[in-house]
Amino acid sequence: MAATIKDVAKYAGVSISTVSKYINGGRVREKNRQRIEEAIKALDFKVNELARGLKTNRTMTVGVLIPSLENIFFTSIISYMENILLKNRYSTIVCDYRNDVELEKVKFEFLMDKMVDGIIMVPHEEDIQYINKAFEKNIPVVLIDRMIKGIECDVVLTDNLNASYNAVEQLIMRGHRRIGIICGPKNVYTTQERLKGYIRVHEDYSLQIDDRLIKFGNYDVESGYNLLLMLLEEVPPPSAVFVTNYEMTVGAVMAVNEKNICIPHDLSLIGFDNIQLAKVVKPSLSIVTQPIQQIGETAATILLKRMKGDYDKFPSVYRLKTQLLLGESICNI
Amino acid sequence: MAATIKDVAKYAGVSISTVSKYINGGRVREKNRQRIEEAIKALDFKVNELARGLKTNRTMTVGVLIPSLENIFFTSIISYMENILLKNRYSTIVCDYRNDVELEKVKFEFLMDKMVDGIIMVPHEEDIQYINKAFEKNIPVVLIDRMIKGIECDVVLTDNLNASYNAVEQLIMRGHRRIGIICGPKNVYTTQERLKGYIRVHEDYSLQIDDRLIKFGNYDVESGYNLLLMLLEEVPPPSAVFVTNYEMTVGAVMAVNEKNICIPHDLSLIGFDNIQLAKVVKPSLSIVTQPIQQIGETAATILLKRMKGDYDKFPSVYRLKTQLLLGESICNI
DNA sequence: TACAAAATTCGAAACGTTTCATTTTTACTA
DNA sequence: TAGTAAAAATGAAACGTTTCGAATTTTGTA
Repeated sequence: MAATIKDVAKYAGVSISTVSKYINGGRVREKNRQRIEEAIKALDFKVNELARGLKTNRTMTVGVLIPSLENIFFTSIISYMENILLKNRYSTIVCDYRNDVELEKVKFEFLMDKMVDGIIMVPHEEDIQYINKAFEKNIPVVLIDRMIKGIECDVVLTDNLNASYNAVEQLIMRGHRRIGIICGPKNVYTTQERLKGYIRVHEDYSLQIDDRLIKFGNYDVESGYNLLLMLLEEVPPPSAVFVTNYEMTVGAVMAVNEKNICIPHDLSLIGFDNIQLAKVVKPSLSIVTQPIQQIGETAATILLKRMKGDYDKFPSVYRLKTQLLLGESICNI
Repeated sequence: MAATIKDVAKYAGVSISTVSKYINGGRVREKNRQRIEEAIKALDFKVNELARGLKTNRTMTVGVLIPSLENIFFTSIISYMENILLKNRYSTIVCDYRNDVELEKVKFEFLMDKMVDGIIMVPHEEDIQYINKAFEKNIPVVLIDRMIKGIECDVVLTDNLNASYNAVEQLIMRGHRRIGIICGPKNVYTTQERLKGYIRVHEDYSLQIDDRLIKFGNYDVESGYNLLLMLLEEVPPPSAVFVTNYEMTVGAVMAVNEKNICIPHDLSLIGFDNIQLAKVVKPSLSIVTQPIQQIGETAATILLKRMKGDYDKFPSVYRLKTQLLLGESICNI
């Protein structure tokens, strides 16, 4: 049905190998180039990637593994990654593991079985030795968003610690002394880093930390809602709260609204990630934004480099800077 | 490096074709079955899908095309689809077209070039004749969420019209007469259907429709926010509002909270799609929920059937029922 | 013009499967 | 027990590429 390289060769009156060479960017006599190009056009020839892959041992496919497809932060990143990969003739197989550590391993192995040429993943489990299986087979892996200690691997993440530091510092500089923080799950890397920033800035300013103002949730709307209410019940309540991801920020805002708390008069609030939300909330929300596009593009680019066999500066860590967008949701005391 | 069927054959002491037959579920003498199984285990043999695909002309890959990876409704569906497909040894290539009609076509053709065995897509453009190219090549396509008239194609969607009808009817039965509706973009199928339901129920109850209470947005948070504010400024304002997707519901709730409007006393509200959100909002939100899991699983199942060559009852339309979850956000007048 | 060197082209083998026609083995019947 | 039909196993060809050494053509130089 579809034209093959053989058809093109016949049509152009050259050998198969010459056509192959042309397709792969090799040098070909001018006269032949024209005839081959003409033949390709006339026959609407497309390389059969399967046959090619069989010979070259490459599938031109990248595996992507994230905790949940329902987390907009990750899916946005994927969107940007895909952009870059597509331009380089790679397609992506996206999997999520529903925050399930077992499934994480299963899906990783599924991707390996699919013979992807590279993998980009957001790891959850601390012990992901199976990554080394990929390296053994010469399949590069790039980690996103979270770092795993003891693993030699390229990583792209944001400077969570300083993101948190700067946000809380902003509150401190405005006179706040009792600052609540709504964190993610204790065992997740980003949680730990964001909490470290909170702690470090307190230390740097010689402020006492009240453990009751540190709450751990699940990075979902419900957590944000519940934990903000809990914070308000502490005595004395915090004068400011820092929420450390998008979904929890939505929840927190809902809680604030419900309780009829006046922002920023009664409570200063700094949220996370979603600019659109920040603009819509009144008064406009101050937020920490992560460079989503840059994360996606950087990860894709480094993976492409590794897949080309370029292991220069391996492993490299890209710690991208966040931005603190100041809105009207924080006030001076 | 990796073991091939040849290695397995040698190890088991049978011919390649016997192994192949076994792998593909053919009958094999008991004695050989054992030896082959043993060999496969010992050598950790995995079928090379590329080689197989080259022979069988199948890639065991399904293409998925959605408007945006940042819309949680679509990504959730994908998550469930993938589940079913994975169990059937299919993997998925997910693409979005960023709500761009041009890109929609480009990505569709990209998927075709990748030689996917089937495509599941949420169409935007009205004129998608290029779908027929897929059918010509015997590649089944299943549409999701939106129907395109004039196209013979399996479709899985929700009964948008009656979803809307029932939601608004609920308001009417409670005495509301001025009911606002926040719709999506005018040219999108779901918008049209949901609006039809709104109109039909008004007709059935012989109620006048005030066009000023019908607002069109972009299915994003900002639209929901802005349009709700606009509705409140109509004179007289509506006593109830129906918001027709998740993101706009978030925006609407933000607006309501900002304006310090008391729900349901000052305004009754029915939202869309996200149960988690509905529970968090106080008073609890009434919402229309779509059967996300069922949509995903149905689409995957019908596609699997078509890919097997079973064109029974083609084209079939699955119009799934929504559910109206009543919360405390609506009151009687 | 002739020759060597450089640049291209060519043919054939290989990648790991499936498939089909053929051969071998097994099971059954007379 | 021999003969036959059915079942299973086999070997070889094919899928559409890439790749490599050999063959051919072109280019440059004396």
